[in-house]
Amino acid sequence: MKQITKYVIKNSLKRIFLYRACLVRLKLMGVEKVFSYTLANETGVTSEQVRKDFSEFSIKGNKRGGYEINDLLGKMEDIFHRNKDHNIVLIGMGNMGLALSKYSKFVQRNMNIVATFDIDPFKQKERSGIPVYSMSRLKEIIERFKVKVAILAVPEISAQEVADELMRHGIKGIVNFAPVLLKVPPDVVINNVNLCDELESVIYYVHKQLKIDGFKNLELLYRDMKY
Amino acid sequence: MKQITKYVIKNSLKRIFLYRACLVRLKLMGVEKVFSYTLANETGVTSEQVRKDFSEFSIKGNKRGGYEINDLLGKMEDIFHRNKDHNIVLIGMGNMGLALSKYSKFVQRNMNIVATFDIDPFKQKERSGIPVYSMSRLKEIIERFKVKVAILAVPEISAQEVADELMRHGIKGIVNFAPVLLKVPPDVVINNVNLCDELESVIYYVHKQLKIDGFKNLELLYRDMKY
DNA sequence: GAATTGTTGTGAAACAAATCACAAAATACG
DNA sequence: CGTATTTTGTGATTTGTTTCACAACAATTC
Repeated sequence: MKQITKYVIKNSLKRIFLYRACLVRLKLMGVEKVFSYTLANETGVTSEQVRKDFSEFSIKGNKRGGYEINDLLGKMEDIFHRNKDHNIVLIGMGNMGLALSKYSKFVQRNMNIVATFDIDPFKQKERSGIPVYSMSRLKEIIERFKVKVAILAVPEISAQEVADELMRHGIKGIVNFAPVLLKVPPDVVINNVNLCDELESVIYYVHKQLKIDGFKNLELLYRDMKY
Repeated sequence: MKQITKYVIKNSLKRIFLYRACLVRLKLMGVEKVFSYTLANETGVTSEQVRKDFSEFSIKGNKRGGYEINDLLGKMEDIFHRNKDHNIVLIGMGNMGLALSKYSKFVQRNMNIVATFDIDPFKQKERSGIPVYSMSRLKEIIERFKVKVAILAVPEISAQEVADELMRHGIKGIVNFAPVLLKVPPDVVINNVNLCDELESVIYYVHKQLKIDGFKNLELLYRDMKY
């Protein structure tokens, strides 16, 4: 049965990403150990929050000794299955798809776009080191590379149709850039990225901010902005 | 005072965006009135949630009569200040910047990228109908077009520096695509969009899902029945 | 090796968000 | 016109998340 799965990334997971980015930076700087308040300061959360988050993912430190950065990063690799490579397919080689196919940070994190697809024959040529295939080869490629996750960057009109096809071939997770709510069975994970909404919400908060700026209503200000 | 402002868009605001998208679609289909449960079904939330959200933004319906779509959309226009145009600048014309500069949906929602900027002289030519300037003209353009919001698509190494410059010229809100936490004073709104994290969190949940797939546990069954 | 210090880990408390339950209002219908 | 029906709007309740407070423990000092 298909339904709208409003899929929300847990805040604790988002924070774990923050901590990791911070740890990577600290490691590059030669630091070997951190305390919860170090991470807290660097990421703008409280130290209890850091420890609670770690506890949720069963990460333990040493009383008084804090956390070994290498140890922490290792645990996080496990949590995120980063020890192995992840093969991704990207559908839709429009502006956004093209940019995503060239985005080097995916590879740096072991997420490899193994192939991209587009219905437009003009776009079916290699443009960023990654082949661009016609949709007819989707099944073949997904099976060959055991792909479970796809990036969907097609026009909204065809998003549902393409998503259905992806799922027929075994895709279990989609990062969806089309501004539509995909209907999927409950075992499929959808993460919607809506660029307009991201921009518009900033505009919304800026206006709100400007409005209250005169009176310095700190309480309101701080409720809307979390650290 | 500068600090890390981890700025979180409220869920209720995100849902309002959902409702609006849905209303626009319904309107195109010729529908004139909706009930809270119509919107709820279409967006995968509960009808109480829809009404609570509306109540937060002081949107009122008619008992028994539901909501007039035109009326709702009008109210939302007000909430999001969509009656007037919003001028945006975009900094960084790499892959992502270029794609964003061509993203037509911004314009459809009255958000106009009036100019883009890059330090690279090779990129300083018009590539998508929008001029690409050198950074030296930032102040001039921001003032001329009364820009308050910027999109930051520069490499992470220069993100903070560019953000500082933007703020010096009066920018109050930033959609930041660089994977760094910007340090900003509390009156500046930052919305971080981290594409790697978005993809990686899907991978995380897909793995988790696959692990529990064998059991088909109650939680999932419950979700099946819910909608 | 006892006392002191600094940090983790986590129950308890406070706070925030979502759901429930139902009164109030608008409409329809006999 | 009065009764039944439908849907909103919201106080009460439940559920979820963050912060607080402090015991437990490891390292350090005397």
